[in-house]
Amino acid sequence: MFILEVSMANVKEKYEDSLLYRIRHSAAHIMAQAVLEKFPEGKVAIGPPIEDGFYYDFDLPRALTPEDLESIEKRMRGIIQSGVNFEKKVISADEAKKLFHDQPFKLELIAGLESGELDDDGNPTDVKPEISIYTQGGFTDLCRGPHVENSRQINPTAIKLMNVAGAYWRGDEKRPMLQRIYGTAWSKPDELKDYLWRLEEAKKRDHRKIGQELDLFSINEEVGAGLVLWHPKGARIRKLIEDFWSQEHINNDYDFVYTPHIGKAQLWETSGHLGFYKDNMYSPVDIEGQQYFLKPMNCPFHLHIYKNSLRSYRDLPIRYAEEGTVYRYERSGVLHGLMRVRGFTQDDAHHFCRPDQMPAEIDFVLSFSLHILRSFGFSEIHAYLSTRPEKSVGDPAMWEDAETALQESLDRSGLDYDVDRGGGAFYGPKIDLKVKDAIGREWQLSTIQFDFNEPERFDLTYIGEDGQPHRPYMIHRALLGSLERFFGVLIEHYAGAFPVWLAPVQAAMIPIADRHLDYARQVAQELKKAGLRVIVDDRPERMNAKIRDAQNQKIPYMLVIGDKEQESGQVALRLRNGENPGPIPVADFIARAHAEIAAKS
RNA sequence: GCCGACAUAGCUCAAUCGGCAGAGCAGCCGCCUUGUAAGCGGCAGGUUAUGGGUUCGAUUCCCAUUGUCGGCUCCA
Repeated sequence: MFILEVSMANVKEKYEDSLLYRIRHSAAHIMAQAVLEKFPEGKVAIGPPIEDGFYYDFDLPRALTPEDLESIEKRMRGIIQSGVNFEKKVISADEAKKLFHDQPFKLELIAGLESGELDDDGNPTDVKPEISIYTQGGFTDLCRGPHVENSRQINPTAIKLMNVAGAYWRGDEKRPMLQRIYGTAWSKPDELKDYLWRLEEAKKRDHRKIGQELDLFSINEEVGAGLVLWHPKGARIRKLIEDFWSQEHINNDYDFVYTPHIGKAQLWETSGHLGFYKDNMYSPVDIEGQQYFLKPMNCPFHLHIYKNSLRSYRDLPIRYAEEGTVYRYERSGVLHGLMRVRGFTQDDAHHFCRPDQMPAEIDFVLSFSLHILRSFGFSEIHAYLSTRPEKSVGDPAMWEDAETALQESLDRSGLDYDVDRGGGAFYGPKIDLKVKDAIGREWQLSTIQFDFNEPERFDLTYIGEDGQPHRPYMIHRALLGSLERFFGVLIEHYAGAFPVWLAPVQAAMIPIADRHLDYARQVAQELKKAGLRVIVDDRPERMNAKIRDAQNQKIPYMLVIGDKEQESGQVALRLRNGENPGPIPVADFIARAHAEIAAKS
């Protein structure tokens, strides 16, 4: 009943208008007060509410320790329980400057407010905002609000400081590094408990942990940071993904191409990568006095394949697909398991089409993309349309065409989408697709991008009905994004319990005693013939141990075999969710497995 | 790259104040022949990430490097 009430109350209310938002904002101020009591010489920056909590940035004389966080949190409880009021006051810029004369970050914010260009988060704004301060206890902060009226509205047992992290002032890496304390705050202790539980759940699904436990992949210091080793079980899943992917592309009139991992400097000059992407590219290798670069993208090669023949308008659309492995320089601090690596394989494709084919081509690639994502169990998909930025290349009329086509296609698709005006790349507008995983986190996978730049640079043409050369439209797309990252997302989505069609081992034969081994092997042969991936657990272990191990390996089907099964030609089926359907004939099991594989469930 | 934390057996983790580096699991050997989440016993396993330094003596203290983690910036 309680839950119903809250969800109904929150349906229409925006987060910014909610009590919880004010609680978190006020908790941030109370934290700042506690920190300044501890470090009177500390400088305060900004402290907004965020999803699930709040943070506040400080410039302090020394690095904070976990013990500091404990004492700050304790002091916060004290302040909250003392019941201080939050009082707002509107003041002039001069008064503000005087008040915050020893707080350089605040002075900078005041200057921004005064000039009317920036709001108190430092974001550009059109309205010249008023300058307001909030005071609680002995602490006064420059702040737009809103806050709770009294600290007693904050439940002292529903807040927790989480961690300290470095953060640049105003997010600018050229500016000072501050210490950011992250905290979380809720209306009730149960909600805090629930939040901490969700964090635990996310931790359990961490693809780095599961990757180790299920022996799927590793990243080795001696091999190099950000370079992935796919172990047999991970590789098997990748192969299954790739096989499905290939078949779907064949069914949808793609041509496969293969291209090299390096190309001459001139290629990357022509494509423009050495101009606008050099920071992400590795140093060149010298081959007989010529410079070659490791490829950060596949497109230039595909463009050359297109250019290798004269193309007729009758040939279009042309769709070239490649699982192309690219290498990009990523700064050491950003590497993260499979999600952010230095070498990865894109499920890449480039479409070349005539202007009149373009809307249909977008429709196709969008629905194809959805089909692929849904096949992997992602049903909640959100789209983002990014349009022409201020600095762009290409004829504005083409941009207009392309953006209209993208938007109309989105409308037809029935997808929810947001428009990011001016958020496109300089070379073309795009649609990105994000999927929601099993615990509600969003991951960007697909991207569908127009490119007005490269066809121009490589002078791509096709001969039209009029016998004249024309410039084709080019669309660059990746559906899964990168196989590495997609695999990471899959692992977290399924928490390692992959659907049967993707499970590296689909069935474990579990003979109870040695005398059942022959029958187990015989059934295993039968299952292999039926196309199933099966192992026989022939270790001299107890059945219970074998079940436990199969369960921990998240093998979908456990087939227990004892005297009864052997005599009746059956297998005793147990599922990884703990369900125990019991003995069934081998043929029935095969039929059941085939059905689940076909359904991709 | 930047801020902070961390790096001990294949894995997960101990080791007090600077004084002989330890456990569980996994592995190997043996016994048990088992009915739905770990049977029992034994053996083996280490240049304490790497390289320097301080010290009679360093897993422990200091410096550098590599890598990992949490963020920032960036991003498939």
